[in-house]
Amino acid sequence: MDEATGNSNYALDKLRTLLRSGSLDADGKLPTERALSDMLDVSRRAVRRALEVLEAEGLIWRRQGSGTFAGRRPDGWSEHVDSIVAGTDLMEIMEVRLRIEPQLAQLAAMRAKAGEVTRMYELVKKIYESTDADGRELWDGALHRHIAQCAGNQFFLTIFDVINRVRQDEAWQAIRERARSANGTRTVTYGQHTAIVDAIAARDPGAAGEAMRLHLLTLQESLVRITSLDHQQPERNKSSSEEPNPNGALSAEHQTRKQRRTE
Amino acid sequence: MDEATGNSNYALDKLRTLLRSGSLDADGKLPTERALSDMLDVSRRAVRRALEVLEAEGLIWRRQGSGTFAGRRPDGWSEHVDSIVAGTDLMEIMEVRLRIEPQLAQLAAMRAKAGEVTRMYELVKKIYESTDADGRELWDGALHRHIAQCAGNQFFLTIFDVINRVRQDEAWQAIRERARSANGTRTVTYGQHTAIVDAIAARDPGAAGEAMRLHLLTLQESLVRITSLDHQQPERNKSSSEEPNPNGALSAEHQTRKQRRTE
DNA sequence: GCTCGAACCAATTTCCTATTGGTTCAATCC
DNA sequence: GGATTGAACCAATAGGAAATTGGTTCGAGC
Repeated sequence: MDEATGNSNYALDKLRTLLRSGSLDADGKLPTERALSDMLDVSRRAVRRALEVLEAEGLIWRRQGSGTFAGRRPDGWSEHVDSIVAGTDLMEIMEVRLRIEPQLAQLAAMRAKAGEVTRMYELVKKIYESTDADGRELWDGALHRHIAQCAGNQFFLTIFDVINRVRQDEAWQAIRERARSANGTRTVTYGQHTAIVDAIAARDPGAAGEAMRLHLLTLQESLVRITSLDHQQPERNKSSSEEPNPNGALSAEHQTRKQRRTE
Repeated sequence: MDEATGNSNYALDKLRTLLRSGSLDADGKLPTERALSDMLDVSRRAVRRALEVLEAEGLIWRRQGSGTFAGRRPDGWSEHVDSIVAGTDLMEIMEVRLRIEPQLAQLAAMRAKAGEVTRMYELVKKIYESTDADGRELWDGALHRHIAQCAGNQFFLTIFDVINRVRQDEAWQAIRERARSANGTRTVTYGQHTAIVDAIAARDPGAAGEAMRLHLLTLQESLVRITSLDHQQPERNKSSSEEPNPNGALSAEHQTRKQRRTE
């Protein structure tokens, strides 16, 4: 048995180091199976078994006729997300979240199963226990999506995912970075998350929606504070990085859209 | 001047009749410019001018290297809409509309300009004056989208358009057909539309949202009646038009999804 | 029983060529 | 003189043959 899969394991090790080394083209394409078989001096069958493992782990994805690529298989939305992002600003996204996520929380309060509520509490705990801002944002995103999932409407979940994709677009990376580091009081966020899940657990749609709305309002406020020029930072994070647009607040009329990614 | 554009006008006429006749391939591809120039015995420049007019009118669209096509230029969403439709059912879509369009109506009540409100009343009139069910649905769609547009949030409008695309998918064609023919009392719909626009004109977000919600609830109810086997006559709906279900959803738990278009 | 190599299959890319809309420009025609 | 015309040329696309690449099958051999 050990003998049998020996070559595959050898190839697997080699491939793992190859993936970690990052010595790949920008598109993440790695050599062909035949080339790998030649390079590592193992049979193609062994290479394929190793690649199957890596694919199952989600480290690579393959397309017949094209090749094998590192990372996650891209889905069709990516392209459209770009065009959407180009025409929107952060405050528009926050406004949409403020009006949709409370609805999802309401539905979740009506339909979430016991096990799903348990999972929510676990996620809240994960957020609170995270030491780094990056991890907090990760678990926070997981909680919000889980609530959307518990709304029990596949189509609504798809809509949520579209919003989520736009929200997480790299164009906002910089602002989100600052928001994470400047997000002062963890306890406030923790309390709000708990309030949301408590309301869902209590099967109180109105309270769940309102709690979600409050949570997002707080988030929006902190975003406004960050993007405004004359803000007194809660804990003097970095030297004041320049933000050209102080108009972060949501206003009745809309400012001209920034042209982004216009190739 | 008349002499100058004479040939173009001649070509324009010929092309219009060609488009109306429907004697085109299934893909709606027109002959090449050179071929048209030959067929109609006018210069290619004249053909191009005529085509420019038709393109500006939205009757055709052109792509260099490919050809000239009748109808509207397709965008990238179509493909994704199919995959979304495959995983949803009508009631899911109605639930989403019930929770999003009221929000858009609220925003529109806060931000719609005077001219936009005027346009809304015009659209309501168009709906009421339409003699055929097909025209009514067309103008109804225009009104709903216009309200979404008046919400003044580009991103929210994009979300609405996604929902709209899925809603209008041909998969629901049959049901919508029956809904149109069975939609008995026009006056009820007319009153509801007027109520929505009145609330927007009065800058009353709460009332606008509630009016929109009521309107969609009525629509949902008629859909339920149509899709249920043992339905009664449409005339009787006046008596029961009062808030058929205080809860926006149909039921707390979800019916199993139908598998559609799973090739 | 398993692996290995080879051949074959199917999906995709690549390269080339023909087609087609877009543009320019001198000749031509009132 | 001004606009049109026809021709040539440019740029983007479609179509197709050939090469590439992941997916599969099968017999030889240890």
